[in-house]
Amino acid sequence: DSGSVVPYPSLVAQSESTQRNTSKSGSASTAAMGTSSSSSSSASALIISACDKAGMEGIDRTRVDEIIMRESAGSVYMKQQQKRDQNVNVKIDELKQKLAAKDYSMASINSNATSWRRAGEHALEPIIDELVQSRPRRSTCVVVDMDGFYISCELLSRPPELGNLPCCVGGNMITTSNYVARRYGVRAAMPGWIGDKLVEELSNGKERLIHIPSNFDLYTRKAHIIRGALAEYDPNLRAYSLDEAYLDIGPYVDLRVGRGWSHERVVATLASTSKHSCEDKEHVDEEVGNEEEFIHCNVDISAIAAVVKEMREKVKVATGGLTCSAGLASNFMLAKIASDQNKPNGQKVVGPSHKEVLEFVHPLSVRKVPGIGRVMEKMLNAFDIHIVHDLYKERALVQFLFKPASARFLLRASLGWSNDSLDPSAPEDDEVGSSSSASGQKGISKERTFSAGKSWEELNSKLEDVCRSLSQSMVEKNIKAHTITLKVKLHTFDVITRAKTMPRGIVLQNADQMIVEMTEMLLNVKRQHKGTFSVRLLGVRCSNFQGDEERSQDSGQMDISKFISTCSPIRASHNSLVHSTGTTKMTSRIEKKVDFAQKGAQTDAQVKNTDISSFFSKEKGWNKVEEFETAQVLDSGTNSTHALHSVDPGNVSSVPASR
DNA sequence: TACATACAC
DNA sequence: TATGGTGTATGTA
Repeated sequence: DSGSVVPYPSLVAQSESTQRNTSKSGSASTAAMGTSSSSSSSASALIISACDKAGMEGIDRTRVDEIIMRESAGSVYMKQQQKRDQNVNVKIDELKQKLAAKDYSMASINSNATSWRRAGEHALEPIIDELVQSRPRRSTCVVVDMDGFYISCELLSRPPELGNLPCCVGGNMITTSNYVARRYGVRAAMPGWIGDKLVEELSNGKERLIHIPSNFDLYTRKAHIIRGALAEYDPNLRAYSLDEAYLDIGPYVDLRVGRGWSHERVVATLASTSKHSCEDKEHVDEEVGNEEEFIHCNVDISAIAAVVKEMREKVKVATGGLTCSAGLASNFMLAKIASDQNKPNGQKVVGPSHKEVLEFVHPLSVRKVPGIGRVMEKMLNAFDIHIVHDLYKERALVQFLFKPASARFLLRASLGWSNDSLDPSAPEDDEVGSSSSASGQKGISKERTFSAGKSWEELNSKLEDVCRSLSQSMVEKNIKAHTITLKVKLHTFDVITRAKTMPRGIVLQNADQMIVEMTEMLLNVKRQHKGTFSVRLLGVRCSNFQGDEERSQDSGQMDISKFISTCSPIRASHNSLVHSTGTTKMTSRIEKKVDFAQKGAQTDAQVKNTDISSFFSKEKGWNKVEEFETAQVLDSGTNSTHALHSVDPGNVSSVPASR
């Protein structure tokens, strides 16, 4: 922990400056201290969506922001956002204090306040080496992202002239806008009336935003068609959402380009091997034998790109004209980022070499990294970290400032290979007796927003509706849960949650049962909030599913298993690929698929080669690094690095093939 | 386990 | 007038 934080004069002053901003945020005065005006002026950046969405380059952001701010001014929602913003400011100040304390203490030891960073960088070297070395060597990861999916689906069946007008899906809340609307700043998650204002004012009254009601059946149908087309290239693709899919086309490319097979022949081969692979590993292993010689032909990257292009064309044809964009890279984080670069209807390739990867990611805003949102962006900015290169440059600082998981994630991001932060909720066909807990889903929930100020009876009625709806879904999916959570959003947008785990032997699925629990809980919440209990949303969530118990109880391997579980199966498969090519043992693509199919991925002991979590685990982690720094600074000893090195392998090699 | 946050689509 | 729903992960107590 940060230990005792010494309140230095300058820091106190800075804290106060933040407090002062509470009164009026938005365009409040810039932070008082010269250190690095962290908080205030970027307040709006957190409140307004600062991220440049595809199709919004070069628009008049100041006018857009101005209109949004004007329209939102004084709303309860905006007050809530400002509160959140202030909380982030406080966090930033705390981090700055922590840093100042560190610099101070290290300076007292060494007189050079920044030498600890160099020591930290040194300690990170082996970890970085390991990561860079185990990086996948081919760019066969593809992220396919439909262009303005919902709105494009809608426009498909309407007069083409509509496409030239600003359109969106959604009424009160916009879910997607077309590229014409985006040029007016109209985007997903924006309230409808603000979209209206933007179009009206920025077109000088010449245009109006057209709203089209959403039709999820349509999008779902189209999504299935899309997946069908894509699955020819990777039968094990991951559909992350209706409009996004993650593929590894390595196997396809090897056969199609490497061996010169016809598309049809490749598709047939891939399909036959993949389906069995889910259940019948041994069978697949046998087939692997046949494929032994074929591993990884050196396929030119432009040939891979051509395959992607062809694939996108097939999607377009299959859907009757929907376009998509794609990113092609050596891992899914890069592919995801790349998929956005040439939107709409474009693709981007990132080569696999370390150099190419860094040239691609380092100039990007940190916000482009999937997993870095508005809050993290703001915190990083406060420390003058704006682009990914800064993230790398300041890696020691980052390791010091953030908690292990975040630090680890950020380090990897700075090298262009972060966790993919995708947890595929495996939407596709649920196979035989999948009790759906087998799908890896962790929770299920329903929530409903309504106008605040309902009577107590009305509230309870709403709550019952939500319970029944949730119960129905759980019955359909054959889910039984142990824990139930009530979510209440007050008219102030403050959110309260209350959870209860049922006594042993009692499971939740039945609606009446849930209603009993939830109404009691709601009553308690109401009592705790005497007087002011105006509610705008009620939600119920069930988690802790029955049948998930026996799955994860390998106590000894907490660190590893945790890493693996946060590591998307997709990437797990890549790790194994890399590992196998890195050593002499050749693992075939088929086996890779097996990994891929094992959504739990618990067994993949090979992941160890890229696991850095153990370097940062409780005893051996950053604390160790800190020890090292201290030693380094004190007597410039060097053997601690050694210790850091040797910590891992023994611990890791005993990862059981659990299951 | 309980609660709050951040993040993604 | 007025800002969604579903799901996961992480941190802290």
